[in-house]
Amino acid sequence: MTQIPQLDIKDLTVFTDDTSEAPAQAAQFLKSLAHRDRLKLLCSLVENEVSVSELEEKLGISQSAVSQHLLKLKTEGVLKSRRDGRQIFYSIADPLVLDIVSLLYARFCAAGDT
Amino acid sequence: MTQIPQLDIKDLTVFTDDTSEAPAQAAQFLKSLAHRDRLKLLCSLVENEVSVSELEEKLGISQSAVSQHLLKLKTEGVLKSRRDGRQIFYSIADPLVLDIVSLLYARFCAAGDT
DNA sequence: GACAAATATTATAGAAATTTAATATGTCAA
DNA sequence: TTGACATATTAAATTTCTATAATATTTGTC
Repeated sequence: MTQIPQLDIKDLTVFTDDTSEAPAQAAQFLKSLAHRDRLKLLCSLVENEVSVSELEEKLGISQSAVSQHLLKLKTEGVLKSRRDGRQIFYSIADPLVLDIVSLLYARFCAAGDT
Repeated sequence: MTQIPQLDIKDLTVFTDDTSEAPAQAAQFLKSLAHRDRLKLLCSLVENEVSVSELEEKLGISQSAVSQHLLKLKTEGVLKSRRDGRQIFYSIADPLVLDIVSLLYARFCAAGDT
């Protein structure tokens, strides 16, 4: 079981402090995840690395779109890539997204989808 | 300690299933959080309910902007509101956001902000 | 080297989100 | 009921995001 770190409420002042860049950084991180197809891509990568063409076929998204979504996630540090011959394999670089995807799954799939 | 539900990897096919609306719903939920000022608002509400004018002053955001951000979060079910006289107090309606904010805090505030 | 496969990049048009300003609504107090 | 306060709504301008198409780059094979 992954544990969500206990939140000391007082610490949240860091988030409302005017000078901190944390809220903007956190927002940018969330934005990189906040797209239907990017969430699908991430879920396809939970188990293991997958090549771009496989993702393309699996999700039915155009080559260009997949490539651009993957770039955005990689730029944000969420994904990493590895070349093998002509193919490029993407995988999850930041375990934090697994926690978030897990929470989203519990809310949007597990519960009301029976 | 809040627990993140254990993720059965196989279940994620729900997320990549073409017909499921879960990825779009989850993306919309994330989008409602993915804004610097909305994250600040949420953090201001972690402890207890706060009135609109207090939020306005605390975060230095215009009245209209605060109101519109709050509306978006309320529409998404993240916040709820209660009127008391002329004032309207907002509070967190969905505990899921606490988990997410907690994860974001651990990443973007606690770690590299020393 | 020429060609095909896999992926990335660029350009751009369209859609959505954000900001700001102005106006409207609801509530209280005199 | 009038005026002031608190919040919401609307509208318009701007910015950001997305989708699509076209082109470019890299790699392997012949």
